[in-house]
Amino acid sequence: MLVETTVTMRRDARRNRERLISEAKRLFAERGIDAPLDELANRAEVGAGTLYRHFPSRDALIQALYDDAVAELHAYGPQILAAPTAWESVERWLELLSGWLAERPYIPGILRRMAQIDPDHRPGLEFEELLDGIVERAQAEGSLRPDVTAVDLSILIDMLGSLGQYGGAYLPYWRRQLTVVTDGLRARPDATPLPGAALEFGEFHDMSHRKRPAD
Amino acid sequence: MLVETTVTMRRDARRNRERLISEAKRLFAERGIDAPLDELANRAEVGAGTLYRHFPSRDALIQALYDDAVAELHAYGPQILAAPTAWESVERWLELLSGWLAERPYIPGILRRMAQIDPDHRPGLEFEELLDGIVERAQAEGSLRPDVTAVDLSILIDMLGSLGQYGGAYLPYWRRQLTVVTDGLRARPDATPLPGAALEFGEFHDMSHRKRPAD
DNA sequence: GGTGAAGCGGAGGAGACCTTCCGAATAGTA
DNA sequence: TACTATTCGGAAGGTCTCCTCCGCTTCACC
Repeated sequence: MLVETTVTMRRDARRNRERLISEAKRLFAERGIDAPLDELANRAEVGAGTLYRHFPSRDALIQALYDDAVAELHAYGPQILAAPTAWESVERWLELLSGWLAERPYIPGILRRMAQIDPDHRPGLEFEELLDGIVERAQAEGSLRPDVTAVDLSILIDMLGSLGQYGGAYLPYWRRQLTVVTDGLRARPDATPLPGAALEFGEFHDMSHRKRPAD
Repeated sequence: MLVETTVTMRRDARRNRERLISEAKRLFAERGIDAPLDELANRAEVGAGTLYRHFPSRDALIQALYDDAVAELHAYGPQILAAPTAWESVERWLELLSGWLAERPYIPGILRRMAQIDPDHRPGLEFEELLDGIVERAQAEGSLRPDVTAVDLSILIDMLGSLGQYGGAYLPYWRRQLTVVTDGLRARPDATPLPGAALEFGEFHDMSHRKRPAD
């Protein structure tokens, strides 16, 4: 729906919409997703009215950034699957996604807000099968430690992506932490068994998105 | 100075101050360090005037939370050093600190704000020597991979601590990621060499705290 | 218990931020 | 070029948060 309306838009409207989205990414990355929208209008060199016509509320803007992110992620699927071995698929998955996250520090805020707006929405549901498949194949191959799950890997990616908070200057170094994690994921006879229970995507989703009651 | 004044305070003042600090931790953990201070006053069952007498600005409150955190951290030093081997010191260090961080999701925000207030302040300067020593001993012992530095380990702790964002329900599972990281830190003949240059604490500090110019 | 100093609460002014509205400007079409 | 529908810009009113001020209360000491 968003794309359809975009196509039929007047040229100036489309230009302003794109400018607003790209400035919103920068602004939210710098100051968090609660940054003043007036500031966004200024940076995009657009009046407040224009901003509110394109995005009637902050949440509408956040939804647009979310859709944008999901579209970017979809492009990675083929690239990850095209690796010659399942282990290399795991490596690419970790590297591409955590790098992608680290370059977009506004993403965690977006996801948290989306979860508040609609706690039942299961983001990435379409990826879960793909990821479970990679893990299964890499473990069958004997390259990935057998006690790890796709959920564990997703959380590791999230952790690695959080390094984006240090600002762009750190990005060239984030691969060091990535390498430590990757080495820790290799199947080895002397690996420490992972403690606690393995989680399904659904369990993890409920755990992280349903707010615990104020105690 | 803070401690001295606390001692000579009237009983009601001390009680309110402590209540404000403990509610601030909970509020900031839930809503971020920009949460409305009126809300804090309500939760602490205190008037706005009382809040502002104890902490004349939001930054004064943040400074108090920072001091509180540093005091807590100091208590860990002896515990970490008391381990029978240097490798176990590394394990304890990772486990204690990343667990501590994960239980205190307001800490990253506090540190970021402190860095803005005073970009030249080098937090944890007093710990750097300790940490470098542990790394050196564990590497001499042959247990810790030789290409890792104390800065790399601190960043790994930060990553693991970021899992606190998922809320208290995830905490029992965070040890799975901790285990993967720990396994990745062991010295092994077939470990992937860490890419990029090793950083000193000072370099890392400058990189992460000096805001890059708006581009 | 009395007294003075220290601390408390909450009303309310100041300012930031959100959002709407409408006359002016612009894109697309004939 | 002229016309119309669409979009733009920014002024202005409403709301939320910050923070101060001052009359009242509580504590500590005598």
